[in-house]
Amino acid sequence: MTNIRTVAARAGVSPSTVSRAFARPEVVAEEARRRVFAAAAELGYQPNPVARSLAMGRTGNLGVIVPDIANPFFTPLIKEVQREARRRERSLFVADSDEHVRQELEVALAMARQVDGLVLASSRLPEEDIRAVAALTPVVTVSRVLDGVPAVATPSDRGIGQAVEHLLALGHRRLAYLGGPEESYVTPERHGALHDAAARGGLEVVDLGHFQPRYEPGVRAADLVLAEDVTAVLAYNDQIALGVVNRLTERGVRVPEEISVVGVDDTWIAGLTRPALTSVRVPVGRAGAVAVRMLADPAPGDGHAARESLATELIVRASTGPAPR
Amino acid sequence: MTNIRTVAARAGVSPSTVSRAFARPEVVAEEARRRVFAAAAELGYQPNPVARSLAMGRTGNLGVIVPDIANPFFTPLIKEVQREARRRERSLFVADSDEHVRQELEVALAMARQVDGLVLASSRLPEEDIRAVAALTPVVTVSRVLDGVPAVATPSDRGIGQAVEHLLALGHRRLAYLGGPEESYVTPERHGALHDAAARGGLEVVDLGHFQPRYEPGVRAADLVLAEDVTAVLAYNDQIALGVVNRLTERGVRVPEEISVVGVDDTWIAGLTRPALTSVRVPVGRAGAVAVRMLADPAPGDGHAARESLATELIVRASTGPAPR
DNA sequence: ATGAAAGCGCTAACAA
DNA sequence: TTGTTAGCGCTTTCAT
Repeated sequence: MTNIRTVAARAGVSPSTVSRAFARPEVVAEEARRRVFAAAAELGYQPNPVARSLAMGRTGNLGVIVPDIANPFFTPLIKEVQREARRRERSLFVADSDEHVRQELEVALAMARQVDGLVLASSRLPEEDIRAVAALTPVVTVSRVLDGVPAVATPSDRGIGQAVEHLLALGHRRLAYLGGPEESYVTPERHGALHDAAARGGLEVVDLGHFQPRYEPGVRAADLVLAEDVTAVLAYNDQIALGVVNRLTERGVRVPEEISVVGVDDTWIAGLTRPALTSVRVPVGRAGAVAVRMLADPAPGDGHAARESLATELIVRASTGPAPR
Repeated sequence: MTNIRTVAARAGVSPSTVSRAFARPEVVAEEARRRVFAAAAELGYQPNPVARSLAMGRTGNLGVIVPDIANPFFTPLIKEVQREARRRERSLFVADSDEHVRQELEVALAMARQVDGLVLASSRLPEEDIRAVAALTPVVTVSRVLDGVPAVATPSDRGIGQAVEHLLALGHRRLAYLGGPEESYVTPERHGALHDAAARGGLEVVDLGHFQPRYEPGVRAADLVLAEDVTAVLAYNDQIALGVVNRLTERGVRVPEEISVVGVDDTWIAGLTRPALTSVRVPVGRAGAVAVRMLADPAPGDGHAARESLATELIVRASTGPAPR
């Protein structure tokens, strides 16, 4: 093993000088620095990050945990978190909890002490567990708010309100709602936002139950929708909406001529399907960037945990149209 | 800070005993163990993984680096690597190189010493860089083979051969090929496989150049395809193929009645689009699982680097049909 | 079964 | 500017 002492010996300096040469080259004399780097190069030496972390009490890493790395909703978040981490010369570790609360805790605990901060996206953990993690390392939650933990919120009321408004303007009066998984933190939030907006505007909502945020449940949901007397559907997310659209089309029901479909998340799939999907955009990429900023440049603590909020908005595409008469 | 010494003091034992209580509870006496865990619980103590790593010379982590976490091609890989890692009680860190060689090296080097092994998927790094990383930590490459480094190969010849056979049987005689990015390791491999199979079967191939593996380049490619006198298209991957299909449809060209389209990768998108995409399946999930196995249970070194190879196969869906006459 | 002591590779006062 | 020294928190011989 080639450690700092071997390099020091070879360069004819002390270990501290080697350490300094790597950490703050400007404080070591030209000549010494040259010799250190020469020796390091010959030996193929790189400082050991684990030892460095132990000595400094910080790792230089940031972490982000998402429920499902395969869900396109989270990729902009990961990408932006990564970009912001890079800008600050931090490495980013991503972990996936597989939509599984138990695993999420394990993964979070395993990661917590190996990073200087953790972004928890759409966490399903019970409050106490989040706090336990937050006790080990600085945490910022995204799309989940709880007392005492810094958070970036992405409330759906605005975007969902716009969706309701949009459908009403198109003449729709009865809407089927495909809700999200019961365990998810956002499920009641979206449900509430919809019912508030619908009540205000006079749109009747038929709740069709809970669905996992994937394509196949959407396929299943489509038939339930057809059994109801509705002209529009709002799905918990784009994947479900896509399943609905495809199944409706298969059954010969035209979208949007006969039924309008609205998704939520505005993932990149929404723009690629035919008809392209009208969807509520959740600015999760920006949320990630903001979260890293909060982690890396913590605001002067005024006693309260930091809070940011980013609004959602409706993106209209081809899957919504005038209600049939 | 609550470290091993505080816990030891509190429990009235030595640090070694605390260490043992956590690492191999069976070797410490019932009574001592009880006291240690009690003390740990009261103090909220968890062994510090960084210190443990330094002392043991191993971290308990595994890493995987993919070119683009947002590319659905890689998500089965990540999921399977994760599953295998979990089974072995290792944490998994994922990193994304953003399709950028420079970043890939940085990310790999940053990760290398914080994990006990690294899976490098579809790496674009020059050989020397991969070897440099492999010198720091055990590495297994996926879909990239080089001397002296364990690898899981996913050669495309079989699947592409089946695609050519399929198209010939459907009466196609002239095929447009949309190649992958020039920097990618697989680009020439797929190109070669296609030309070999085409030459054997008597299919004429029109090379339309290099395309980034994303949707938009596929849209652009569609118009190039229409300018050629072909009845079928093979795209480097599903995303490109999807762009082609959508653009063709927009221009009023029916798929597959007028033009057949074949993708590669068989990502989950392939099954969701209309028409569903015929595609060459690359078993990248299994490849990931195998890679972890090679990392975690290394075969008795017989001098050669380990090698596995998983075959590709054509999945026929609705985007291919008989050639128009 | 337990403890003392040395050491993993590095950083950071402190002195020189 | 550089070296000496003392840790960072844990594991692991080696004694007892």
